[in-house]
Amino acid sequence: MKYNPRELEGKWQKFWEDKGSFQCPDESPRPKYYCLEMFPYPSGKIHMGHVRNYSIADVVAHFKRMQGYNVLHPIGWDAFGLPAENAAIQNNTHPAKWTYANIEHMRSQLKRLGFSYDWRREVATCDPEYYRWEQLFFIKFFEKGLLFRKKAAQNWCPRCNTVLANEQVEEGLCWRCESPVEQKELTQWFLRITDYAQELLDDLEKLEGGWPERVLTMQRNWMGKSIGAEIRFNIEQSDKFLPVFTTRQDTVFGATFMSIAAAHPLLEEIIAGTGQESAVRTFVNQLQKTDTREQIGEAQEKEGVFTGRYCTNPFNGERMPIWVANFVLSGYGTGAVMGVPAHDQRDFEFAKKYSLPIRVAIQPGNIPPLDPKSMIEAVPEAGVMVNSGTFSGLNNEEGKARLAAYLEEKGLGKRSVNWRLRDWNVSRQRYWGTPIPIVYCDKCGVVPEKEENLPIRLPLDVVVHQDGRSPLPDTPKFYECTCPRCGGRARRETDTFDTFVESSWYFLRYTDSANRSAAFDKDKVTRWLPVDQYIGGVEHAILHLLYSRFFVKALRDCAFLPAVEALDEPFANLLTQGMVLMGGKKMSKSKGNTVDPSEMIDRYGADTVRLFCLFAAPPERDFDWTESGIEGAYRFVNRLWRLTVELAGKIPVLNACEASPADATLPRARELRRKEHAAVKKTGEDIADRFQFNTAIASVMELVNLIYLVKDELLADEGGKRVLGSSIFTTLTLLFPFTPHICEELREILGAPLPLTERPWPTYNEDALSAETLTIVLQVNGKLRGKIEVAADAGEEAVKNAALADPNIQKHLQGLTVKKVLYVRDKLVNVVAD
RNA sequence: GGCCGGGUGGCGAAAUGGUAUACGCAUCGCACUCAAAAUGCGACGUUCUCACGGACAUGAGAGUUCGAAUCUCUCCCCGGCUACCA
Repeated sequence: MKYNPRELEGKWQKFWEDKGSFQCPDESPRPKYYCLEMFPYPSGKIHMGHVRNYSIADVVAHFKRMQGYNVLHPIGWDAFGLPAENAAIQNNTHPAKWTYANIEHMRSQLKRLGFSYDWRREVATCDPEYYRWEQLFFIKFFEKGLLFRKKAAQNWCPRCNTVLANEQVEEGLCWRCESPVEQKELTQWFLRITDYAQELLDDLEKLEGGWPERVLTMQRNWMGKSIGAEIRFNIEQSDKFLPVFTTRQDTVFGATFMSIAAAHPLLEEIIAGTGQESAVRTFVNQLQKTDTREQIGEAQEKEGVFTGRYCTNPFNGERMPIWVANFVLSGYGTGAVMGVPAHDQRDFEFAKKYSLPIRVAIQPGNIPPLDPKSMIEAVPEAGVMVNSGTFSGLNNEEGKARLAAYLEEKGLGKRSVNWRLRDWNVSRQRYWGTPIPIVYCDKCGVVPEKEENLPIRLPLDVVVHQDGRSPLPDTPKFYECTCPRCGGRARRETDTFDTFVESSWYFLRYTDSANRSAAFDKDKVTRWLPVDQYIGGVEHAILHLLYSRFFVKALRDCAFLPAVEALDEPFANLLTQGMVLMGGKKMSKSKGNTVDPSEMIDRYGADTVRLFCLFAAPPERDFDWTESGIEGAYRFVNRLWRLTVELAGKIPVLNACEASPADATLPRARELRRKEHAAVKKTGEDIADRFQFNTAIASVMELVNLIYLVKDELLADEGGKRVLGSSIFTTLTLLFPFTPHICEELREILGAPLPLTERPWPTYNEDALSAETLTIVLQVNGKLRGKIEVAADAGEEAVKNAALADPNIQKHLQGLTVKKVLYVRDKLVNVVAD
């Protein structure tokens, strides 16, 4: 009987599908477990990264099912997005056609891999039955003030005629046509994620332990909370002032100039009438041209130009020249920075370059007194405040608090918290996305659609422009509409949503994906959430995971979700899997170092492909795809096949771990039984506690190796046969989550009627793990000097005496005095001597 | 510059204070074969020794400990993410 993966895998895939083996009921007496992987973008083909991601998740799903959980394991398609439009342009087709064809193909690929999904729950985000609920959320968000319109600078590709998301700008160039990206002011829709900044930050604590530490750190850094103060600097000959955010208000007495961003709103007013107008404008224009490209690599040379105007330091009344500087970001803080050259490196470089004064305001205790004339770099360290009026002599940390209080008392400013996190721009000038359900009426202004008009369908009978422009603004049939409020003629918003919006709630829809009257049933969501295990690439560590966290909080506050603790955070545990590399580099079409999963399945079968992905490395780490590696996995699968087929009919049909101590009379049988139970323990712990699938598989390999070694001897003994039968069945059961098809087939060949899908994870026997003799390691002064076999029940004294009597130990103790004999139970004896 | 991950045989990797190198790959030997492939069995860190046995090995160096790949400190190298954040 030859191993024929193609035939047998198809057979079992059909069997599971017909039986509905992986359909998961909403109601069950069993405890729930929600196992989720990041759903794929239907780009055309499944790649190895997907295979790895989903193989990991499938092991978890199977394992939890075998442990008695009611496991929700769904899949779907993140189906809107720009690549569909690009492909449509290139291949002269329609994004919808392209997308649905890809989904079709990729679905069949996933089915060939035999993943245990509940396919009834499949969702595609480009389906109006999906995005209509998103439109409903947005109407509620709008009413709640969580969604608002604002003019903002955007990444704009002049050649493609569209806004680009930050992640579509590569080194300052458009990812598609490589034109330099410009900044363009556009009126856009924003979600007020900043309202949730503090909660998003605080709730990261709830994820401690369940999420990788580095992802938590990345999110914290991304949100970038800074605590400090806002100080007002009055502008000379003006009733205006420049607010400045700083975390170092303790250095304010060292401020000698003011620098503002080129895009600062008060710039024109500041330069008016100074005679510096043209110099400043020339500088600003230059900056806008070089701007985007210079953001890479080493920090740019500090440059600036004097505006001709001054402001006043409210603490010491000194005049500070106002400069426009290239290192001041308009999007962070207030777009103005007080220049403290003595204590900030950027300000120091700037001051040196333009000969601006340097004044020391903090003197660290452990270095000689600072002298501006001899300083070669800024000194940001803590210390005692100097030259600081009544604050002089204070420790700077205390000074920070005193100054902040003083600011508020005198009305010169306030305590302030600043975030790096921006509100989320969800508008895209693209076609292939969810229409924004907003209408512009000359009479009523900005009006949200009526709920009963949803979904606002994306028209499919349009042609995407060759230059990538959305056809929606040229489609009267779409944008011409009646005002939901007054019934007059109105115009529909033609922008669509960022596709990250769809992926921010798909995991909620899975719990009730067939619901035609609501996005999801509250009870169902409450029952299934949070996701118990989420698995995906670390590239989504910030955006997708942050947006999803925000989304459940926003939905809660709009009463779409109940306000229960279980729903505070959508993903209780997160596993970020590493990449599949080839030749040490990320697989990519342009490098030509890709491996097509379908080809590998044709050649080796799905079980082998899955096994290799799981065996090659622990899941968090990157691994290299190698031909010899997958050959090795294939060899093991074949070895298992031959072994089981050879033993079928010669051994009794037993359940996993069924052989008893009475069966294991031969020493070899006892050894095998011990290995069998040890493998159950190790495999279960490796899967459940550590996601160490590589070592879990290794322990099953050890079991198989031992069965090979002892089978001939055990076949001659009735008890031995039972131990073999038990061990083989344990092997198949343990491997089932990894290589389900071959395990089911071999189970059937052995003659066991109940499918593995209906069998529990085996339970090992603590007694079966212990041997009657133990190997004790002998050391002298911590160095290995021998080993002895002792009875498992030997007492401490007996073991120590045996150790001291060992000839090699005696030899090494010659001329030494024994000081101490250490005994580590069942492990070693260390004789300390000198 | 900042943050994170990593450095162990020829290679992927095990071992998280107690036998370093499990498991797999590659290589070599033996068996089977007319032969090869496949398969099975065995060897496999370096080095000294005929052997028994010893010395040295987890990026480098120090420390803690009876005992360190593992804990602490100093440093080097590789990879990733992020970056003028006031």
